[in-house]
Amino acid sequence: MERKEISKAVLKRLPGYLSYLKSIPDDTSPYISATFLANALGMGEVQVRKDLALVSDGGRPKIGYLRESLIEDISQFLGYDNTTDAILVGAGKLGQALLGYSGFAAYGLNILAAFDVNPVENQAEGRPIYPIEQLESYCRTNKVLMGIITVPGQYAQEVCDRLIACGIKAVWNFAPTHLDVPAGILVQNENMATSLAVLSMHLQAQMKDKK
Amino acid sequence: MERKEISKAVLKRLPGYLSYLKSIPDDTSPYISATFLANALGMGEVQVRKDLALVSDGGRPKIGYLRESLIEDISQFLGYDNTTDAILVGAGKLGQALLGYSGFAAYGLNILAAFDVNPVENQAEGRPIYPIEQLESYCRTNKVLMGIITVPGQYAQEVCDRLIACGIKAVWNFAPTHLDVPAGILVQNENMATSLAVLSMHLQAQMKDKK
DNA sequence: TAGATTGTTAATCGATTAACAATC
DNA sequence: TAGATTGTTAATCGATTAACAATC
Repeated sequence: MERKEISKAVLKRLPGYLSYLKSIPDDTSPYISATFLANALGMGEVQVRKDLALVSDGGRPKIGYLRESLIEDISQFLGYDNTTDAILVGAGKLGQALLGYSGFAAYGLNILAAFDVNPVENQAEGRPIYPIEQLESYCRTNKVLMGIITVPGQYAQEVCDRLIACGIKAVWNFAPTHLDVPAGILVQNENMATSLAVLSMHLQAQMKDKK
Repeated sequence: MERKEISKAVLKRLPGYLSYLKSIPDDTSPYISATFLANALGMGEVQVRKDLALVSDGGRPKIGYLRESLIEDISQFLGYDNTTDAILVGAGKLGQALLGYSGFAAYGLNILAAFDVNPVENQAEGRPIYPIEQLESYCRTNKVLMGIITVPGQYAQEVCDRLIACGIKAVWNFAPTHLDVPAGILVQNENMATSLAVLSMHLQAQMKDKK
């Protein structure tokens, strides 16, 4: 399947399909239709069909997609097959939680090491926690392209600048701070504040309805 | 300022403005223009202006907004003024990280307690961790409206069902699982997989450019 | 063949951007 | 007054949805 241009909106839906497909028990039919997927996930069936068409050409009228192939196609499209090495800066609670999360491997993410001003007692979760001073040399030596920022907000920009200076091209930012970066560098904000805004807006609307 | 209808897209940008506004040192001008904000955050100035107009009417031509008032207006709009009580289910690493994060108070979120199958040794971060059996009675007694799910994927749906059964209206889901809920209940997925997809796509594109 | 499903082309919808008038 | 900035109205853009032809 040759690679088509894909919008961010579609890209963000793909992991959902993948996760659902993987959760289906093996003893059911090896085929699955876009219609079925759409109903299971509460989405529009045209949207699902169109999304799938972008990443796979295994769909057969009347039958649907072979589940295994579809999983493979989406995984490959998302780059889950070839792992990405990353380093993490800030080994506080959140940082350690991410370090310890074994599920990232399934997404092709491999956190090599963490860095912190306190190079903490032991190696957390089997991954080394180095003093922050070693950040630059480590990144350069290992040609790391992705950095995960889990430091308190006020240090995030500084850490980000250092990461970029040593060759990092993509930043996963858990600090509740806007990061300024040069063109060509991607910042993906894991924005708790954004989620909370959506949630509390919903609750506010609920309250009002009640009155 | 009377409340206008607001789209989700706008809603998601508001916390970014707020956070930036709060980060500005006090010794600078008490006024700030949409143009300035836009440049600082790397956004279109028309977009920022339009967003601000939805939540505040304090903008004055040539001068801009009084920063303090703008902060107040956005905070109020987002409901950060009146706190929302929530409970958390799943006191693993991630759950404890969230429990321990003091920053939520600024967003009007108050995590009352956590529940887990292992009602862990001590109270983590000053909040009690109760056995999961007490979930229902606690939620009903305290009229909790928001639940945070940080259990492993395979238990997420069951936990979600239980939460809804005891009156919860908004679910913040950190499990990498799609949750089926009845109409009227909001699920906000804190979707690491989604973020990772965007990140690795960026890196893949980078690699290709290099070749 | 008939029917379910795919994939594509056209129409609709919503959000962003551009243009401009109003105002201090 | 002139210029910066706001807020609004119109135009553009992109994504979703609907309609339909193709296919097994």
